[in-house]
Amino acid sequence: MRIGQLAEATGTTTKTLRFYEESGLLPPTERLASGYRDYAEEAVGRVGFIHRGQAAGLTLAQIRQILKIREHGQTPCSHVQGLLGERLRELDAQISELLALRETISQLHEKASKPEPDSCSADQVCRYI
Amino acid sequence: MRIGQLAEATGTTTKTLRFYEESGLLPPTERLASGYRDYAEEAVGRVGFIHRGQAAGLTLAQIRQILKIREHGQTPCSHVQGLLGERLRELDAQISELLALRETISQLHEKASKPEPDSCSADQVCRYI
DNA sequence: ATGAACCTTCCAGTACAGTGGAAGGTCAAG
DNA sequence: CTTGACCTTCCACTGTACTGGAAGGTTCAT
Repeated sequence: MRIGQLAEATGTTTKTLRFYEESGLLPPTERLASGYRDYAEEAVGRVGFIHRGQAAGLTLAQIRQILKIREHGQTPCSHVQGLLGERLRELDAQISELLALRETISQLHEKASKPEPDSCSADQVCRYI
Repeated sequence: MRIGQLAEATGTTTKTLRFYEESGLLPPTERLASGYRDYAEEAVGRVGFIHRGQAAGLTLAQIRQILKIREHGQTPCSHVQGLLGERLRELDAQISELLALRETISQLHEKASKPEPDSCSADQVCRYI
């Protein structure tokens, strides 16, 4: 399987796959006599794992860690659980921040819906912000 | 007022203020004979506006737009209202995405709390992701 | 006069996850 | 034999909001 086919099979681009290899997410493959990369079927699963990890909000660095542990013959279960727990806490923090921000902006937006341009004093840029 | 004093008055750094000037957020000031920047009191308000805009989740590019409109002698009210409305929609979208992600991760995390390493088949990297 | 604290410019780098493009090699069809 | 689609490497750049550091000039107190 050449890189273009793997890209198509996994819904990504050849550029990205080479970038993943360079980043240590995909192991360097065999090469054909021509120098072309020649991927085994497994590569599809591996790229799929990377995408699922991203969909779970993990960074490529975290995904790389999991992959490394797995390559060392260990099962990365507890590590993955740790990462997921961490991600969960981050998400909760991020969500509350965004909810608070939403509140603030919603109020500003409401205020701005009753424009009184004359009350914009010259020394402020905008009375709504 | 020199740049260090403005930085202290606004709770930022001289580096950041020079960066703001270069980015078109702060107008180039008068210079003293020494070449030092010499800020008027207004600059404090201007930097404050930039910070409030950021706190409202606007990007520097959006803040720059508002500032430009104001500099052209117009009151940026309706523009600001538009930006805030846009920001509100983005926030809502972002929040629902994060809530959905939180759901997914929470389930994965739960699953991973009952580890069954043996059921990790060799062809997957991790049964939880 | 000398040292500290301040200022100047310019260049480069940070994190993140790629993307763009140039210059060239390979392969199959027509 | 050539055309087009594919592949290779390498280098540089994207966007966001700064941050770090070098090399040098200024101001003020001692």
